[in-house]
Amino acid sequence: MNKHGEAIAQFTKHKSTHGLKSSDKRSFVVDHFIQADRHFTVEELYFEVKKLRPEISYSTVYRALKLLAKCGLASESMFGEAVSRYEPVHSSAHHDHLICNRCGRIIEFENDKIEKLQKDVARNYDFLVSAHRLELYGLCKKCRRKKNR
Amino acid sequence: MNKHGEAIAQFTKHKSTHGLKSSDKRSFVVDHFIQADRHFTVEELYFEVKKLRPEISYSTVYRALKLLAKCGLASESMFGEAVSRYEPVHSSAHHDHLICNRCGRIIEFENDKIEKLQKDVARNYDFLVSAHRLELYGLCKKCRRKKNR
DNA sequence: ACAATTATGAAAATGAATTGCAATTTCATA
DNA sequence: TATGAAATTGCAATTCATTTTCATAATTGT
Ligand SMILES: [Mn+2]
Ligand SMILES: [Mn+2]
Ligand SMILES: [Zn+2]
Ligand SMILES: [Zn+2]
Repeated sequence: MNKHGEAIAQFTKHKSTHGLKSSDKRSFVVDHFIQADRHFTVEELYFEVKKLRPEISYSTVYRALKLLAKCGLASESMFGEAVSRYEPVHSSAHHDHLICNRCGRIIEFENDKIEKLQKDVARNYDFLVSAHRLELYGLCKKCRRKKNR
Repeated sequence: MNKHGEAIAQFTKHKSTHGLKSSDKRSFVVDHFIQADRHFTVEELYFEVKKLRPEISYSTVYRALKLLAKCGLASESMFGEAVSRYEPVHSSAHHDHLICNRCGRIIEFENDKIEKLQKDVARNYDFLVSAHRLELYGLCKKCRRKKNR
C-alpha cells in the first residue's frame, strides 16, 4: 500500500476506535491534505478545498487538521510566521526544514550526523529529548538566482 | 566594559542615530531586561517591572522590546508556546536551546559540529542560510528526577 | 519659555485560533 | 425503513496575544 493509502487506513482505524463517524466533507479534506503532501496553513487548505467543494467550511477544515494532528497523522508547526502549518506525518521518517524567506518554499532534509550530535548535546545536560526542530532560514536555489539579476 | 554596559551603550547609540529621546521608563525596562538576561514574554517582563515601577505600562514594555528587537539587541522567538519570547542578544555568541516541557526552563547550548553540518546541508541544496533555529524539547535534569518519584 | 518631536497609557483594533450552539447527518438497532 | 443517540457541520461569537490609535505628557534644541 502506498503512503496515501496507509494514512487513510490509519485514519479510518482511528475513527473506529474513537467512535467517530464518517463524513464526505471531512474525508475530502483529509484526502486532499494527504494527497497534496505539503505544509498547509488552515486557510490555505481551506481555499484549495473550497475551489472543489465550496460547501465545505473553514471550521470543517480546521477541525479535520486538528483531528489529524491529534491522531498523529499531521504535525503542526510554526515556521517563523504568525500562523501555524500542518503537514502529513508519514509512517516513518523524521525530517527537518529549509525555509525560503523569499518564496516560502519549504525543503525537507534528514541528516543522521546532526541527529546523533543532538543526542550528545542532550546527554551532556541530562536532558531527555522528546522532540526537536531544526530549521534553516534563507534563500532557496531559485531565489538566489533571482536576487543576482 | 561588561555585556550589560555594552548593550546599553549600543542602545544609546541607536537612539541618537534614530532621533529617539530618552525616557526613564523605557530605560528602566531595557535595563531590567538586559540585566536579567532571560527569555521573557512581554507579559512576564511587564509583571516583573510592575513590581518595581507600577506606573510603567504594558505598552511601554511591549514597545521597548520591539525596539530592542529592531535594533538587534533582542531576538524574538517562539518556543512552541502561543506567545513569543524575547532574549537579549549579546555582542557575541549564537546559541540554540533545550526547552523543558514541564517547568519551562530554557537551556542554551552551542555545538560547532552541528553548525558545521548545517552548512553542509545548506550547500547540498544550494541554499543560502541567513538564520537558523535548533530546539530540543523534553525534560530537563530536574524534571526527569521528579518524574521518577 | 517655546515649538517640535517623541514617549506614554489606556483603549480599541486586529487576526488567528478556538468554541458554543442549533441544524444536519451518520449509523446501529428496532 | 424508521428511530434516536451521537457525531458532524456552518456560522457566529469568543478568546487572547499582538499591534495600533489617539489624546496627553515628557524630552530636547533654540
Ligand atoms: Mn516537513
Ligand atoms: Mn537563548
Ligand atoms: Zn525561494
Ligand atoms: Zn524542567
